[in-house]
Amino acid sequence: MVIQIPRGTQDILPGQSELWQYIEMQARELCKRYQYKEIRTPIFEHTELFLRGVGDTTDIVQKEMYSFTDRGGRDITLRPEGTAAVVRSYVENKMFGWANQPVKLFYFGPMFRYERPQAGRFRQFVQFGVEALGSADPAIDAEVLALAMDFYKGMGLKSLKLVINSLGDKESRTNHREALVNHFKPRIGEFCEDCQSRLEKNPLRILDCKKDRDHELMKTAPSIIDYLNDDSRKYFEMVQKYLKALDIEFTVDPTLVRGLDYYNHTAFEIMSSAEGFGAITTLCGGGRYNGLVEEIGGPETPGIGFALSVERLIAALAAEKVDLGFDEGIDCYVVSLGDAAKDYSVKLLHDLRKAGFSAEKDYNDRKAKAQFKAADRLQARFVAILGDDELSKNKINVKNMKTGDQVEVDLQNFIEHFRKMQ
RNA sequence: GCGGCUAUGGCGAAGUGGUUAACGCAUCGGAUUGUGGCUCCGACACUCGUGGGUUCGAUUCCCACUAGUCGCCCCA
Repeated sequence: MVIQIPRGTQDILPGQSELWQYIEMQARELCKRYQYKEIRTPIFEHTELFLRGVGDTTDIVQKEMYSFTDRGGRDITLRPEGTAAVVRSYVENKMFGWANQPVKLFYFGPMFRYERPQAGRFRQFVQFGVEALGSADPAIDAEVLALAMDFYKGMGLKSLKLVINSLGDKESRTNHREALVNHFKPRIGEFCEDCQSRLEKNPLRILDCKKDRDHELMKTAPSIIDYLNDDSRKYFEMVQKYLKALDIEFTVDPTLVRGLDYYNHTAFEIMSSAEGFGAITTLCGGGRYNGLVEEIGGPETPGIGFALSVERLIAALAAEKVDLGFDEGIDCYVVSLGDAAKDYSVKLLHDLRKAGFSAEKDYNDRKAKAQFKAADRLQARFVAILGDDELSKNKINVKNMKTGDQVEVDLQNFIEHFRKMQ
């Protein structure tokens, strides 16, 4: 059997790569306006970084890491997400000492998770994410959210849903956690296995369970909102106030819990409600992670960010049938007829390209008819026809493919003539 | 990590336990010695994901593997 592409990965071929380029360009343009600067970190890191950064009870770390030992005996992992590495770099490069805080960064690149592929889920996928480190101002939370929503709207998506929640600060979380354990513990036997193991490890996650979502204790479970202390509540209110000021629609969902351990205060998800989007709903996820920088060995530094998947964006664009129209034709197709003309066409083609035109010719000795067909397929605006006839007269024919008009011009000044015809 | 479905030419897609594996699109050639989008004619799978088994004989039945796809968990 021929060698196949590794499971859960994909080739992006001409026809699709234009869309990817466009998306990346839009992301870069947007970040420029919001003043987020690109950071490029390695695709692999020491496994330890993700154990500490992402959290060793998370699914990502427990069953989804692409890890291996390198020749030097180091434990290496292909990055499953971007935040941990950005924070590592922030600490390692002492960005906390930079003059302008917060440091606002973005990244665009592949992430890896060892998962069973399905709709909107791959083993290698591309994330665009931003991180703002060094500010605990709720206005930054709003800015990050605004950037994400701006991005999607700029791509033409309409069926978007922004859901936010607050996980509170450490004190709020501890109190809430205690309340959750007390709430579920007496009747935890009625819940699924996963939930039973979550009770001790991460009771917050029980609220995320889809199997037990109809259990009466779910509906009566203590909400984090009720356990927010004054600071946390005030912070959350400010974030909402800013969002409203920016005309960004959102709903508060007290059950929204993000999968990574490092989140606190603001947590959010942007989902697509488009028809035919399948089981995937989440386009973008993010939140605040005050404390993560310390966890990685830096000074106490607040941070917030999001990550979104380009694959899912593309799926959403398809689900909403957004047509970005990338079919660009070429300026000129050079048709040559006869051996002498064929030789000359090589130089002619080069002259066109040097003059800045996109141009193509036939390389398979095809007949005139076939060459015109090729020109048509490439959506050539003009076809330059050079036969031995023309060559002997020092002329060349130029046909406008849209109107069908054809004119004969001097071969010597062809480029000049061609330029005037545009 | 678990479950369902699927796997035939470049693409889409029929089909049968047994001598030549439909068809459509695309491609190439011709009708039109040098002019596209229409029409007509012709060409184009020693082979049916890989490996093994059942059988006189398998692309067709069974098993494993690989991959895709959908779903669960979880997530982007």
